[in-house]
Amino acid sequence: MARTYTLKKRAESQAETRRRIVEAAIELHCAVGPAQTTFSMVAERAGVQRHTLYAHFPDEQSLLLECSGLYSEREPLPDPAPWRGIEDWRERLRTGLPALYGWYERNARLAANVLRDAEQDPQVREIVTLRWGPTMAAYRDVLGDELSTAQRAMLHLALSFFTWRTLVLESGLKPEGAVEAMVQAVDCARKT
Amino acid sequence: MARTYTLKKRAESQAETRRRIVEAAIELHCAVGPAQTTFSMVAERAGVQRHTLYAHFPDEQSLLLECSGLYSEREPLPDPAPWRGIEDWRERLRTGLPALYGWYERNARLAANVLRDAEQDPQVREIVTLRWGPTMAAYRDVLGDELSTAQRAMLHLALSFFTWRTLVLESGLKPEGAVEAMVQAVDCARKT
DNA sequence: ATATGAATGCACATAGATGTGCAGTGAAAA
DNA sequence: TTTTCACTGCACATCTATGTGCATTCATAT
Repeated sequence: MARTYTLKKRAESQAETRRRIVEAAIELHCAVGPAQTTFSMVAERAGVQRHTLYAHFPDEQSLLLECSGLYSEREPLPDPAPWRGIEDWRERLRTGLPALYGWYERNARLAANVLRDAEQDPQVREIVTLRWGPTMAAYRDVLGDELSTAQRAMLHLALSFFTWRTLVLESGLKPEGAVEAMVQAVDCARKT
Repeated sequence: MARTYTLKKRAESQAETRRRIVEAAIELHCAVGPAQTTFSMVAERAGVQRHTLYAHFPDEQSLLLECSGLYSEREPLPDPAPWRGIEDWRERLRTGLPALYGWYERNARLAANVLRDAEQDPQVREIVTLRWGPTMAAYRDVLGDELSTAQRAMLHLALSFFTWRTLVLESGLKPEGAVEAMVQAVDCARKT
């Protein structure tokens, strides 16, 4: 009676189902944001029974975690490590900011939804802290180590998604214009 | 049979009930934001039957409208009119920005909730457009008329709630520090 | 004294989401 | 060939919010 049974081909199709679920969830996160995304919606969009969803992801957090994992693998935040080699901090900023603003532009919808929902949903906030926190801290570290306190505050502002959105989407600056504006702003920031 | 009946004292108590409802709604908007605020919650907090609520406000929009009306009467955005008399635009900015940032500080919770919800709820967005739009436009007008395009973009950024929040709550600048930083940023902004 | 109507208290039907139960189905593993 | 199990399809109970119905209460207007 007790017979061994190890998944081989079936493991693949199982992984495929799991991937379809995660993809569907990511699409919904882009469309309406994680907070508005229900298990029912994900199941329907993935073409899967709700049962199947619960089987793969016992709770929302595990699904969120896997979505954010796949997404940051596919569309990673710019790596600040190579910027360390740049001597002049202005030059460093003129390299780093366009990279970050480019990411914001490519991922504007998702970023807006996720940051919005993080404000009231602890689960989403946890994901943001986990996935974006360290990289953002690294940006501040690499780009701000020679700066004064006032300049660091301005750098923090320059790195914010909302700043990019305000300058580019609302004021209509080109990405390069936004970068140059914020480099100047950091440069000009003096002691209070 | 057909007898006239005009409300006198009863009109007052009716207005009082209506006011209690609006106050309850405003409290909830501060606590969790308009999007999360349900009619059921408002009725419970106001100590009123849901029926009564529907009697006063047939739909969410009418309640939102009255809440925002009362609130902006009680805690109005700073009036930009007197700033027009100030010759030097730097001086003007050093007068206007602290006033706006003070308002942001006093109303941080509500502003955060409302701006967040406006991003996905058209009803809330409409209220924001109605109540804040004109005043924000006036700010840009009064404070930005002598500025270059790049400087106007930086001014727009300076006027944003998110900018205040980033500089003061996240970077820990004092309000005056945030003002000075953004005045300098506008001052330094050059042509792109 | 009597009629009015703002507000109550309880009820109902609807709708969407949730979590779980259970008997299939069918392809893959033994 | 037979067993295993991922997934299906339908079901159920629960919960919360919504919008509405209706009889009742009671201070107020007539």
